[in-house]
Amino acid sequence: MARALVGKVLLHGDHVARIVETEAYLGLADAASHAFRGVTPRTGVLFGPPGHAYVYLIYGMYHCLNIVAEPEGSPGCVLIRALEVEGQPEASGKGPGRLTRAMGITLRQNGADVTRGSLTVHAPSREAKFEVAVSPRIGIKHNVDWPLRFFVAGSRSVSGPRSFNRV
DNA sequence: CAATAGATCATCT
DNA sequence: GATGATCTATTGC
Repeated sequence: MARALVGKVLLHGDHVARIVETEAYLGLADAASHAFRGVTPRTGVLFGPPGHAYVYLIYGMYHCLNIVAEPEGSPGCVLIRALEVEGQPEASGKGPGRLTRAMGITLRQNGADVTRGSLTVHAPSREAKFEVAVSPRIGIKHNVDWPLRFFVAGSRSVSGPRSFNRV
């Protein structure tokens, strides 16, 4: 799922951007996942049906956007790490905290259905040609070596290290 | 480029 | 009461 979401288009209100960087979180099997410790009021949507947004506040000032990726009862999800506005690499959301700010995403979109409503994911109108690269995830303290971060190879809108292995 | 500190709050123990 | 899937600014190579 994380691999497939790279290159898709995210829509929220008037904002449109291409997803250029994602990370996978494996739920109960992944100590880095919020769902690792089981169901809580916050992680409830992770255990719900796929295709819904999981938004949370981190460090008291940034929101992070995830898409639930696995069937109901299975809490796998994909963190959206970076977006690129077409033709405006520098106006893009580079990093999970900045992209939610740029798109106007807050706790209000938590649990939103991403196949309908104001926050949606679409296939790109024009199939862009690009290669997807893989690397370990960023900013976590568990399973640091798992290659679950996916991004558009060579994109300047990607956060963090751009060195990679192709996939 | 690397290391560090500070901002700030919903959520969990 | 502690913590964190972040970002920015600043300092020191």
